[in-house]
Amino acid sequence: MLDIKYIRTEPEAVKAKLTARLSDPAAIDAVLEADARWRAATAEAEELQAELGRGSKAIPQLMKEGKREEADALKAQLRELGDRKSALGEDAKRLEAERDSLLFYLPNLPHESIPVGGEENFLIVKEFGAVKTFDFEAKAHWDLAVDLGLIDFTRGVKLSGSGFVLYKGVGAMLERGLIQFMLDLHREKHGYTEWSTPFFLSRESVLASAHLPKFQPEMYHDAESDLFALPTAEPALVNIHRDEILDGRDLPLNYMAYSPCWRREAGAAGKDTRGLLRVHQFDKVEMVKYTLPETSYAELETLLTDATDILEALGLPYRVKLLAAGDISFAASKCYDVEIHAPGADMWLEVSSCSNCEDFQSRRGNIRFRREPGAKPEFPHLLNGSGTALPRLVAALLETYQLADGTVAVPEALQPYLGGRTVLTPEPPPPSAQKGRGDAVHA
RNA sequence: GGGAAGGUGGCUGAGUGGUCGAAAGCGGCUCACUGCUAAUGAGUUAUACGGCGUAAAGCCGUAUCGCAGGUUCGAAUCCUGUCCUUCCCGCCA
Repeated sequence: MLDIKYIRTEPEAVKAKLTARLSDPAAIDAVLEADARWRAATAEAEELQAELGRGSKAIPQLMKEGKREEADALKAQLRELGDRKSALGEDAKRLEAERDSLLFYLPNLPHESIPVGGEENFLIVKEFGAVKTFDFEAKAHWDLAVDLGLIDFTRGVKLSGSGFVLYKGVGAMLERGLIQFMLDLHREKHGYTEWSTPFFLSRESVLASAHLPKFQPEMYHDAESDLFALPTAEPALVNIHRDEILDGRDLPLNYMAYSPCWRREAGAAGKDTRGLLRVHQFDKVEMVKYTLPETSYAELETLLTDATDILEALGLPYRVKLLAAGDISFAASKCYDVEIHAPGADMWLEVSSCSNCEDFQSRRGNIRFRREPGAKPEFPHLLNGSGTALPRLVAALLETYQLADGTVAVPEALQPYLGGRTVLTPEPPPPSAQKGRGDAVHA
């Protein structure tokens, strides 16, 4: 949520920044209009309330002096005043709600260091490693994973429909091992505190993290309990300190959590959705930082290297994109995407997105800090980054480390997490489906 | 799921219709005192929004006793709904 005071004092600057991220600046005029009317109504209602309060206090005095009639007259007068105040108060409340709902749909303002305009204006700010080439015909991960018996795509679809993946045997172990590997690295090398959070969040929580209202269609939602399945662990980590005032001397807070992530990916089908490229449920390790406002951009750089350290430890080539203003997520001011190369499918795959949301989420979630006891509360800056998402990592890993004989080498850093395996060889197939057997039974 | 009790300031906890933003204690902060630590005394101690004003401060108003409504001239206090917590019973990994 943007600061209404800033919008009031610098409306043109706000409009310019919204324009830079391809958002309609006309919304600002609507907000200001509702705000001005809200302020007028509120001021008047509060004045009446003050008058009412003074009148009310006079009544017990009159009663004490035995001036019953005067008291009754005053009551009647106050009742009328009260009615007027109520009407004004209703207006004010309605106008405030109107202003706030407009405000809730306004995205964060882009930082001055990022390119303006649409998606195509991104900048590649870093490249690591050389794209892998082979002297044999490399396979894509959707073939490798099936040939090695790591993933059963067909049965995954049977269980839950397209976009749901069933891992088997060493495939499942690889998934779990990677999670463990990443958590260990972030804890030991980068000093993150691990949380294990609920996988379903209340409406209030997803509003604070700014996933609602804009991304409602993307989230899985249980209507019966009004709970939202995590689209990422970010909203869980961001809500830990909702409605709290932190001690500024504890900042920055570096938090991480593993969680499954559920996304509808509405309408997704066809291109770029094969294999593990885009699925409805995937695993991810997420990092969130709560920082002082003045250090948040330095912390963003750290967050980025915390994410890419995973890729370097696994020996995977990657590139870092600085996203253009029109392409950053709703809550972000600046965002880096990290992409790894999948040499079998020959594609760049996004595995991490590291964003500085500044005070956008802390304002919404009323998360504050004091620099020292007694100091005025301020909003910390909140940053989030994937560290990293699993399926595309698995895809790139299999494709990158595949060997001519169809097996896949295991990078050294990962070997302890795979029971010491140095190479992935074909798993024994699952019990084969007996064609027609089901029909016979049911006949 | 059934029953009971309860949600008050950073914490504990009093307050059952009027001057209560709220007693008291603890903690925090400031000052004084003691050669340090400790102890003692005095003072102070929320947040948000709006208005005036400013370099900053400050002053005024309003709101906030889980949340949302209602009754009343007036609500922490009464009524309704709701959420949460604790205990007992049931169920359950």
